[in-house]
Amino acid sequence: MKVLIVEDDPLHRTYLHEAVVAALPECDTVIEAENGLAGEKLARDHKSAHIVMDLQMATRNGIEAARTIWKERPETHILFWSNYSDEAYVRGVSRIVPDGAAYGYVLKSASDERLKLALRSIFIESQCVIDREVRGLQQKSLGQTNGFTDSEYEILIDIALGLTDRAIAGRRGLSLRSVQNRLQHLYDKLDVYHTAGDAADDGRFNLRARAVTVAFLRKLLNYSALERAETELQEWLDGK
Amino acid sequence: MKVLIVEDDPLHRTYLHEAVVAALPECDTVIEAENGLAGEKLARDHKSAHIVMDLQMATRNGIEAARTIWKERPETHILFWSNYSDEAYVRGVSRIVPDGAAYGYVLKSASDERLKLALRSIFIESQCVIDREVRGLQQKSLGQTNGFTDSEYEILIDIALGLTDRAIAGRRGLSLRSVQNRLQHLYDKLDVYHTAGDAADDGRFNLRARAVTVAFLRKLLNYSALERAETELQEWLDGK
DNA sequence: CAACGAGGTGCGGGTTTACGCAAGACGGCG
DNA sequence: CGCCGTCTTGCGTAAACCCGCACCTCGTTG
Repeated sequence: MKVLIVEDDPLHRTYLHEAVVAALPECDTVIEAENGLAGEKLARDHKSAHIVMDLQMATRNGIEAARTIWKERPETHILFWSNYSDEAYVRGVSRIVPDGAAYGYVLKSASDERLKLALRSIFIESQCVIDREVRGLQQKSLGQTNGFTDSEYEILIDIALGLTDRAIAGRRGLSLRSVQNRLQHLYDKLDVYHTAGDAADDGRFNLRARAVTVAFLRKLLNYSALERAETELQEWLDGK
Repeated sequence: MKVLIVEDDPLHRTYLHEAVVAALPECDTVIEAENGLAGEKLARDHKSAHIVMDLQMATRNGIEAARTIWKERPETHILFWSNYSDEAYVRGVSRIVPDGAAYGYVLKSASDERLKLALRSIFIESQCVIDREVRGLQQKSLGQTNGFTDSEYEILIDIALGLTDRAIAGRRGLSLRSVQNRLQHLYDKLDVYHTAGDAADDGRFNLRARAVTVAFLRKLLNYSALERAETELQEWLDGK
């Protein structure tokens, strides 16, 4: 068995290397990549079916790398190993995982034991292992309760990108009014009104901008999500 | 000599510990804190004058911790050790460093050698050591060329927080028109128009929101900066 | 099948933004 | 001192945004 490690930080990389060797005696080779792009290439060249992937990397983040890798070989086992459990990441990951793929999401703060267990479960037993903390988010976000609909999330991204209502309408194939409708739902759920109205009137917020900020502070959005959305937007713009 | 290490990640913490011991034979004790709050407390209790500080930590980030520490004892030597050189960080740091304080900013990607050199220069020689990459940013941002004025940066933060023009005017003691004036300058510098007007008219951007996004993508803003700005805003709101 | 709720439109109007134009205020400089 | 550049402010306007009210269209469900 060959295991590919894709990870920015050299310290974490060697730590992972050791953990993999210790947890998987059946693993004979470990290869390493220090960014997403190199990771994609190595995955292709080595046809490696077992990957440990960091999420935030400078040149090409883990989600994008995983997406192209899974596109080529959906049966690849991938363990995401991340510092954060931002809803933006969780959502990003669950959006790209192919049907029936074996994958995992473990936080870097997890114990050695937990990491090793996850490695074995995913790579050997082809099971899915999601860190409990992440799991909570996933249910809240993908279930409807207290979470955000896909359409709400979508429009959140659109205003975060700085599109006008009209542009959004064009992009998503909706009428102007529908866009504004969705915006209202979003404002509702993000509780933008509460923070706005408390202090008389002179402390008012610009709902649209405030919504984005609140989403950021709640980790619904993060840099990586913005970056991905931005490139998608550019592609759309180019395609007229 | 006592050295205090404030760092989230256990791997990096032990790495730092070893580096400190190796670089500073005159150091007899090394103490560690795993977040900003604990760091502040230890700095106070031990009166430690030599600190290595990570910038992004979950419970209390390095900039805030450093600010309170420097407020109590401005002669403290602090080496910031960070993964990123976001302009938001650089700006945040240079904003809080007291006159004549010895401090440094080294990237985690720097070599062992560089780290050790920085440790000696700052702690023993009381010199300032700024990573060259960071240095470039600093000059660009604090000098006027191609950089952002304080007032422009200020208003950027205000719209990023989601304030209305009127609220900003109240907060900063300006007239409505002046606020909008500054906004125009900001839009100019962020080059929001260029990206806006290229594709006919239906691809238009909401300038205000777009400016925030562009600033984020350019690392002028980041989560930490937003978070700090948000708590400042709340304080201001409470103080009516 | 009928009743119902969720989501998509159209209309209309009050507010906020973006910004050109132009009149002061202030500081530096020949 | 007078000229000039930068910053502030007021006025006015066109566009964008926020949103209540009302009407549709579906897929669900009793």
